[in-house]
Amino acid sequence: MSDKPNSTATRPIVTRFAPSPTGALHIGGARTALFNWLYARHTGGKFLLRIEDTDRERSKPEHVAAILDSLKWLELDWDGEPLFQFARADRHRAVAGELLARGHAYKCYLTPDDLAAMRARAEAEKRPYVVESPWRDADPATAPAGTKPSLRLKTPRSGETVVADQVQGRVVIPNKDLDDMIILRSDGAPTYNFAVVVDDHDMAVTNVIRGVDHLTNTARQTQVYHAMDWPLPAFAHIPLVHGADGAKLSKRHGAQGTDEYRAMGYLPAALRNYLSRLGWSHGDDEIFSTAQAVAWFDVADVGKSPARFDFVKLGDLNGHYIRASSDAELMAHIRAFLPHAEGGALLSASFAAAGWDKLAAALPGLKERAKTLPELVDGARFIIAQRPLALDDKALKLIDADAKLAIRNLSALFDDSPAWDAPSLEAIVRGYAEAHGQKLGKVAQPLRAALTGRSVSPPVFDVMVALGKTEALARLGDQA
RNA sequence: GCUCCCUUCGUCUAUCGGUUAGGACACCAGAUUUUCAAUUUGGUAAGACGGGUUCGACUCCCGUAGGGAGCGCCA
Repeated sequence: MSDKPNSTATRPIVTRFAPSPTGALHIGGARTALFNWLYARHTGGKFLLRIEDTDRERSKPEHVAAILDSLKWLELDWDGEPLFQFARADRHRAVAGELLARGHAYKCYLTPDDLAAMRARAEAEKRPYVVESPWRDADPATAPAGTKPSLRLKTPRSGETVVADQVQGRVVIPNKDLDDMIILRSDGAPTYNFAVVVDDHDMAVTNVIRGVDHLTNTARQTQVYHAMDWPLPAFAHIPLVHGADGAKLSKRHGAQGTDEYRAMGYLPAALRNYLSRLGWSHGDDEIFSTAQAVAWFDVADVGKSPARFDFVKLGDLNGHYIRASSDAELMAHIRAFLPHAEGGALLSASFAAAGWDKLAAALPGLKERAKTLPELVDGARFIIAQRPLALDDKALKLIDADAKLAIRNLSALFDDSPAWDAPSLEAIVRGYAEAHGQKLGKVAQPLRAALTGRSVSPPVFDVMVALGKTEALARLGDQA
């Protein structure tokens, strides 16, 4: 039995991402999509999308929309239109019929109840549950009337099935552990493992890159390829992403859905960079552009061991991307992010009322101090704060009698200043502090408290400029 | 239980038989500083364990331990 990826090497590369629309795009799925996308773009091939919606109970149109939306947000563009698996059921049935006609499949009259009993027995006897259907070699004439058969693939009972995997290496599965998989249910619906093969073949997929959880499926799917005498695509089973404790990523680890990462204020470029470094690396490179990732990426460089998701590192990376963004880009990110944030509508309205230009003016100081968009927005709260400002405890303590005097005196100097820019304002305060034999911090901190209501903020002079002369002097007046 | 896979600093990783085992995040200390950050300098920290093979193993082989995935008329 051949395990060679039959001639696929000479064909143009075609990868695909095939999510089932039963929920949001899982962050692990996003990484799988990213790897497929990177590999396709790296090789100049195509990246296709297939929606595996054959589970009619759980598949929902809104999930399809959410997944596509997340993919777009991540800027993973796919080629052509997404293919919907359920719509291809007739084609799947046709191939199943061909298999039956060629003797590679047979009608199995085992009922779900029969199978449940067989499984129970296997478990009781601590044997692996492998179905050995009596209908594999039975005379079709003896078929029971009235029961609808399922269709099973007739696969070798002995020998082994080999998966030549670009990540996992040569994985050998004994055929005795693989039973005759059902390709068509008794109601005529094709099963996943079968539909996938037909679709991948019809879509001319050359490289299947998916999570290791599909490794055993691949052995079964390989048997379908062999039965149909179709060329095998190259397989790459990438390790799964785990939570901080090493267990499968789940709710309690923070977030599973890509949409949640967006709501937490991560930038798509940062998330892409982070995700690409989970299981894959290019020497010591940590921060790199998507173009560089495309130039460097190769499935052969993906490791086999699972990686733990580290929010702290993602945050650090996100901070880098926030700082590296131009003010205009960042502004666009913030405005796109706000609708996805908690209380975002209210914040949007507040910033609009205060004037978006004030936020834009404060951005240079703000972006140095934020790891995520919500942190940045929080740092910008002083802009939308209403007079008189409610000072927090630390800010309150900064405004003592001496501070009030300084604020009064400085306000007069500020008012007289011909220019309202950071260097001029700083010069005034420095001059004042020097004249009174005080450290700059001693004078600047009360100003910060009066201006922002907090003891921590971007540089005070930048704050004053962002606020504008009228608002700044009014806030100072409130505390004097 | 059965099959398959994994195991380098706390975390992500480099190394592809010969290195003082490198980088990044985190952490600690210093510098800088109007706060907090950012920046910058330095530091702590790793080959799961036990056997082989070899002149020489993190690297190759075997075993043990730990971890993961899969075992549906789900996808």
